[in-house]
Amino acid sequence: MSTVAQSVPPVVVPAGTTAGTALREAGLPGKGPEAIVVVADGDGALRDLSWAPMVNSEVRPVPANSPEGRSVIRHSCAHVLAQAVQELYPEAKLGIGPPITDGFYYDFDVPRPFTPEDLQALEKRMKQIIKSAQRFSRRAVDSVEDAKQELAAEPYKLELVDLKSDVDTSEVMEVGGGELTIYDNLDPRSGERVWGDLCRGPHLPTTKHIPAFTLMRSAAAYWRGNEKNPQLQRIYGTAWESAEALDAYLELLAEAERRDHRKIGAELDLFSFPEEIGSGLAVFHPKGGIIRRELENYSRQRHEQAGYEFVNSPHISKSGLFHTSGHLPYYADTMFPPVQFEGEDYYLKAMNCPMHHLIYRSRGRSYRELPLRLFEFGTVYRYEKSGVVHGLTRVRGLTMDDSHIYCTKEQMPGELRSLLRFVLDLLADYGLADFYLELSTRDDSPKFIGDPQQWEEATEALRAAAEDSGLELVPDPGGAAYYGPKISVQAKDAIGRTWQMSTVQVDFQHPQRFELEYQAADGTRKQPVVLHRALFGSIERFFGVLTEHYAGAFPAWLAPVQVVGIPIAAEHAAYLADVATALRAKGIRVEVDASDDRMQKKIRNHTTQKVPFLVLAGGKDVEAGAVSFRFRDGSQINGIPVDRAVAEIADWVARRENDSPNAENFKVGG
RNA sequence: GCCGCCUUAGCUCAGUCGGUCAGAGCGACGCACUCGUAAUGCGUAGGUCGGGGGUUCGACUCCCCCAGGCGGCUCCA
Repeated sequence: MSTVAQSVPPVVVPAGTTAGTALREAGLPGKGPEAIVVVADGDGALRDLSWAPMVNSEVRPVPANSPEGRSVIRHSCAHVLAQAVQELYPEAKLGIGPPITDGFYYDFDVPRPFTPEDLQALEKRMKQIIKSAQRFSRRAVDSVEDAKQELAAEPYKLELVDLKSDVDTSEVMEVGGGELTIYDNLDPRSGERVWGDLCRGPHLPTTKHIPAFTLMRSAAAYWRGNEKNPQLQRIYGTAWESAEALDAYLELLAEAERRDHRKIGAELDLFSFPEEIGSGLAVFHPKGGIIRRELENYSRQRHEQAGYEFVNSPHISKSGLFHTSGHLPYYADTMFPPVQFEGEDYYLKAMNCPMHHLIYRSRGRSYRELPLRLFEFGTVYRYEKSGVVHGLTRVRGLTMDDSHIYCTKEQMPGELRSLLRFVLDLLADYGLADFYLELSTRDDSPKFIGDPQQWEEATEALRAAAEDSGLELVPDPGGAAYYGPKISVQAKDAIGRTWQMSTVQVDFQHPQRFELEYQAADGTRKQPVVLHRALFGSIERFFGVLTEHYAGAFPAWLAPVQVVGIPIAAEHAAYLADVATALRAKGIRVEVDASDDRMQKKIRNHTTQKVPFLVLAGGKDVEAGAVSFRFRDGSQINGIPVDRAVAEIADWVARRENDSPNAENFKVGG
């Protein structure tokens, strides 16, 4: 990623002068990555450089290499794409074309979907348009009627004009801001109008101000995001303030592809999705099984220390349970269809909470037992639509590290605070330590049930806990579960991508629905609050995220094979076998490679398998009672006495060191 | 679920216009080699070309259906 520009000092645009002129006079750059592409007026609204205020106005110049600047570049680039599409495919009707994170798209109604060859041709045409330096020229349309007349050939734009009053979001760039405007693309020499689009802007001064772009892919997308609407063909692209910034972005994508857990999972023999079992249903191979077991074991240990009690529940139950919980009416379409026997519908469980509530309810509870923390690695099945299943991150069978905490209303704020702390600490132990939080609340959608007062109370308790953590808190209105608000923990991985990890939810609904109670100190019966909490979310997903975070080079404590002994010649294998025995006695997963391969080949094999410690021994080592280390990064430490090597490896693993060991950080020399 | 694309050996991939094109590298196996920090050499075996139907004298190749995958859309308790 390229650097974001320093903020540029404000500039005063004299009345009747264009912003562009004022900037030029102030000596601000008009080209290059720091070129000023638009300005923000006193209200923060972005304006074209051709904007000329009625009165002297102080504006904030927006450079190309700022988030706002990039959005403008991308938005303008989307226009160029649309122009190219309509030139090459005149029958194409325009949808919308906004900038998005890291790029832009434009939707088109075309008789035939775009092919990769089409994209190439479009890119070529776009380059010509950009080179020709067409001017983006803003023009206000006097009335809705005029707009409709002008846009008569564009049915989707007409729809937007009609929707103008109630569509005014950043996603719909076409309309908004109280007036309708059209941006015309003008030929720089003749001034002739070459193309135009309904758009509220702002835009770059000319197409030539698009320094670097590329088209990425095409795909179908529903008009206005509704699956009942027709599908349009969407073309995705990206555009940046410089060729370097574009290259850096493409390199990031390439790195993400190299880290793809689906690819690494096959290469390292961790898991697979046998077609015979069905889509979205994973099997973990022995090596993946080890990683999974280590992940789970450490979590179990920490939960035990934190006062959780372990429970187990079945994978299937009668339908009544999910009616009681309220899940069935809401999520029937993502539950597997029921199996019928003995006159009953049985459903595969899609969530663990109802089972845990029954455990709570199995006998009377006293306030002295609260908070009661039930924990289970509970496997659930969800009928994800065929088009959404994706590696380990979106599956149909998954194991949640699910817990439900039953506490009094008074205990809730404190419990939420310690819960969040616990979650963040534990994630950090797995090597994810860069977080922000998201607070998902209700909006006025009818899907949210329950007393608004209770929602308010729960939301505030969550907010307080979140603020207490000191982390950034991002609001997510309307993102709550139907039964209560939640905090989700977003973790940044090694290459800066964010993943939703843990969630903590407050639930006043289930205690009512399941008639949960406890006997209070004053002898009355009261209703507990339920906190739902998953840390990994799903173990499969967490596994996938960790695989990508570490690019398959798992920390030694998680690595399926922690040490491989490599003899310099076959005669040294027995010596290494003894070293391996000593390591194994310390609980280390170790193998000796006694195959016929050459030593160099063995190093290559086990390095590509991401084994953290390669322990070599040849004549010199045997003589000295020593071994030599080679690490994943190619660094080495030679001649370490065997007992010392064994102790240091065991210690490294026991410490759960998340860094990859190398000659620098593996201090055996002392 | 919707749209587009894809599926050839365990893996990664060639395969022209429907007719000696069932092919390579890696891996596996065998033999030789015994080597000081990322690929030793030689040889052998492996495929109903995802499955099913159709068109054709003839289908890996064209058409239809299904399954699985990829990229999006929608969805994600």
